[in-house]
Amino acid sequence: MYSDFNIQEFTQQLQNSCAKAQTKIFQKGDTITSYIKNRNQVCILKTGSADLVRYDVNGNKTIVETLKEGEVFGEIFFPVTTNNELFVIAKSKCEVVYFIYDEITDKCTRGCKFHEVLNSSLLKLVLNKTMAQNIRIELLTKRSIREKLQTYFTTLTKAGMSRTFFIPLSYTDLADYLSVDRSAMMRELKSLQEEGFISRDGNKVTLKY
Amino acid sequence: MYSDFNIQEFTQQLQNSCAKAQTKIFQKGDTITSYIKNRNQVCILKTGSADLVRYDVNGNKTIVETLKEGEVFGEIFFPVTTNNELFVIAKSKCEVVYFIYDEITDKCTRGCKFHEVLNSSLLKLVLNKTMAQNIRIELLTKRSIREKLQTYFTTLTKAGMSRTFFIPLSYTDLADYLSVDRSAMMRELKSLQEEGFISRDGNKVTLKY
DNA sequence: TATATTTTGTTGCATTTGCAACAGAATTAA
DNA sequence: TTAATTCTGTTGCAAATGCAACAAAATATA
Repeated sequence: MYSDFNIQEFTQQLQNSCAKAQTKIFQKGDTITSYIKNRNQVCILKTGSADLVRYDVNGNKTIVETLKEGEVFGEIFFPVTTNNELFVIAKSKCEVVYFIYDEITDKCTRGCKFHEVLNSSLLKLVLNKTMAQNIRIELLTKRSIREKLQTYFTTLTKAGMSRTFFIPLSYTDLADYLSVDRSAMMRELKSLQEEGFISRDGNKVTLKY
Repeated sequence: MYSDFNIQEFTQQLQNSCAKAQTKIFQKGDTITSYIKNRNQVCILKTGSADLVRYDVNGNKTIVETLKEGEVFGEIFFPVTTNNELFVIAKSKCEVVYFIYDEITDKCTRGCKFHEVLNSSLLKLVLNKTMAQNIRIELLTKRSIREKLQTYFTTLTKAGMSRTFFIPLSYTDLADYLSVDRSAMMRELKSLQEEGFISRDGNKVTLKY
C-alpha cells in the first residue's frame, strides 16, 4: 500500500536531523536489541532480516514477529512486561537505525520541519506494521494446524504472485511462528501432500488447490 | 502510555478541519461499518464499545478486535481480502468519527497546520493499537486453553489493578476471542475453579494464584 | 576434512480440544 | 407478561494435537 515510501531516504533524513539517530551493523546471530521496560526505542531495519523472539518463564520460545527490510521494532510498539524476555536476533547481516522516541518529541522545538516528516513517515511504517500484525492475528485465530498452514501459504503465494514459493523460515521456526507443535505440523504437511493440496521440496512449496 | 492524549479534543479538531470528518451515532447491535477493499476509511470510536468481527467462508465467527472508546479501526489498518467478511458491530450506543484517509492526504495543500496535528495524533492512536494487537498476539500464541485464559485474566487484573474483575464479554464471545471451542473453554474454567486458581460468579472473576 | 550441532522426518501414545447435542437460566422482544 | 431467543453449563465421543523419543540428513564449526 505504501510502496511509494522510500525507507532509504527516510533513514538518511533521520541520521542528518535533530533526531540524532544512530546506525549500527549486526552480523547473523547477533542480538540486535533486548526490550527494556520504560524505554521507548524505535528501531528501523534498513537492510537484512531478523526475528523478534520471546522466551517465557518456562523457557518456551515463540517467534513473535519476523522482520524484513523497512520494518520497525522496539519498545514503543510493544507492551514490555516482566514475565517475558524479548530479543531481536539478526537472521542475516543487518543495518539498523535507532533512536529514542521521547528524546525527539520532547527536546525539539516546535515547528521544526523535520518533525512533520518524521510523524508522517513513522505513521506509514506503523500502519504497515499494523497490517502485518493483522495478518498474523488472522493466522493465529485459525482453529487447526491445517488451516494455519493453508493461510500462511496463501499469504506467501499472494506476496510472491506465484503458487510456488520458498518458506523464509526453517520448519522448526515455522512451527514456533504458527504456535503449534513441530511434529504435529510435519504430520499435517505430510497429509497435505498425500491429499494433493501441496507439493514440496525442502523449503520450496507449491500450492495446487 | 499516551494518557495525555485527549480523544475528545482531537475528534473536535477533525470535524472543524479540512479533513471534513463526519460523525454518526449508532445503537447497540448496529453495523457501524463493513470493510471494503481499496477503500481507506479511518474510524475513531469517540464513545461506546464495539467488536470487529470476521466471518470466514465456512461461517465461523471470530472476534478479531474488541474496541473501546478512543480506539481506531477501518480499512487503513487492515488488509482486506476477498476470503472474509469483516464488520464492526456496536456493543453499546456508539459515537463514531470517520473520514477517508486518502482524501485528506491528497487534497490538502502542503503546510496546512492541521496535518501536523493529524499525523502526530494518528500516530499515537495507531501506536496504541499496535500495543493492543501485540497483547492479543501474545494471547493467541499460548498453546493451551488454560494458558490463554490465565493470560487473558492476568491482563484484566493488571488493567483494573485488582485480582477481581468483570469479563467485558459473554463467555460465548470470550471463546471466539480466544479462538477456542466454547464447551472446551467452559470445561477448562471448571477445572481452574476446582483446582483453586480462580473463583467466579457470572462474569465476575477472582484470580487467586 | 572431521566433528559437533541443528534440522527434518517419523512414530506410538496420552492428553487436549472440538463437535454435537441438550436442558435450564437469563435476557430480550412482542 | 408471555414467548422467543440467546447464553450457560454439561456430557460422551471422535479427532486433533502435543509430547517424547529417535534416526537420518543437513548444516555449522573446529
